[in-house]
Amino acid sequence: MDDLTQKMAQAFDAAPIGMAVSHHRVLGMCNTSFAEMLGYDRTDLLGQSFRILYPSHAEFDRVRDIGLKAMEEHGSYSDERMMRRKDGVPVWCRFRARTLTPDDPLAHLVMSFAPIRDQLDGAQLTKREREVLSGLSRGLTSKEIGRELGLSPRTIEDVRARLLRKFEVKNTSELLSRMSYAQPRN
Amino acid sequence: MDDLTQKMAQAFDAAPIGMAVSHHRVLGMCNTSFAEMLGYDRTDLLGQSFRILYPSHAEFDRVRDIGLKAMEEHGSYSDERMMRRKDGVPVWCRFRARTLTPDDPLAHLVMSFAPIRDQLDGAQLTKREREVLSGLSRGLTSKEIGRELGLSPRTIEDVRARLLRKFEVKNTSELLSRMSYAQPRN
DNA sequence: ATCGTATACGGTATCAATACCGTATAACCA
DNA sequence: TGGTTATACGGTATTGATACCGTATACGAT
Repeated sequence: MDDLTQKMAQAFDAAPIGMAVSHHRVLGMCNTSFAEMLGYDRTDLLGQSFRILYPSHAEFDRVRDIGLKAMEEHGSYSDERMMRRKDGVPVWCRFRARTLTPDDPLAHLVMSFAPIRDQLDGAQLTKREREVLSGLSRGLTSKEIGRELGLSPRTIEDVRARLLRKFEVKNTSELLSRMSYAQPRN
Repeated sequence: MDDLTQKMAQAFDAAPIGMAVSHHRVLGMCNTSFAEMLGYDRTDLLGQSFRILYPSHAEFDRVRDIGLKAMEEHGSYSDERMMRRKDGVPVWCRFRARTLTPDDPLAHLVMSFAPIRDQLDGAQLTKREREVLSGLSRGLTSKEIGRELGLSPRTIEDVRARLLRKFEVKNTSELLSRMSYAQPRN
């Protein structure tokens, strides 16, 4: 057994970020982080269609084509997307892909998945929390966010305190550095 | 040669994100993305100290300890940090690390590096600005950053004010949200 | 040589953030 | 039906952030 190959395989498996390889949207290989992120045992995932990892069939269809052109041109593609954990909880991820077969990008894909929001014990963000986070990322104060949402500044402070507790951070700066953010959906 | 091992090694090398393995801060293995991100050939990097990948010796020393406690407790650590390309250009990265040796975290580390933005809107950061930004992303106050760097809190406030001016943001929260890779620009 | 900038530090003034105290309603879940 | 959580709002108290005022040194560019 080649020593370098073994080192690389070990690094793949122990990587601090979720990684997977697919062939025509079927999972050929993944690492421990990937399986853990989605709440599966790796053995349950190998050979499965990626369909089960997306929130819906529509979403699964939608994401198929969106990176194809970029991968044909540059060999790689990146976006943010919602994945679905085994227990149904959605996970918002930074998704990166590189194809080893640019003529038919989906034939052999290597992907990485970095959860953007920590999935702290199923702590998802509520609509309010997302709205407040949106204001914070735009540099608004509690008073300004309150005006924007038609609420008392005190309520905004409650939501902020809840966010700091949920993510176990000391202040808003650390919160925003730990968390990227997408526009609120409701 | 084990087929699974070979698959994982290939996935490691072709990964769309920079990955590296270190032993006591010496690079033992890295993938193609990592070498490309930093402007090196992989053969030039293997066996080298990570020192050359940081902007300065002080920065190299500084980042050594900041994740140790987290890795002893949880086995992993993540932050945002500045790396230095071969040509000297700084690269702001999302850094993630997992240790395989929690008792001595630096003994065997697997890391991933995702460039957040290659050029920060043309504004390059000074050494001080990077140091202060590092503290802010860890939720430290000006007083705490001053203690860490052996400076007056007033000086830290000057640096902060300069950062806010440079990036045309209203406050630290907006600053850190702009530094995040997923932040939509307008 | 002067200009601009980064660094470093002092002061004051004001507003924001955070942490507490409290109450109250509504939703959901076991 | 009680327990938990999210929501919403009021108060106070303390700390932090930000914006000004000032001085000073260092360094590189024009």
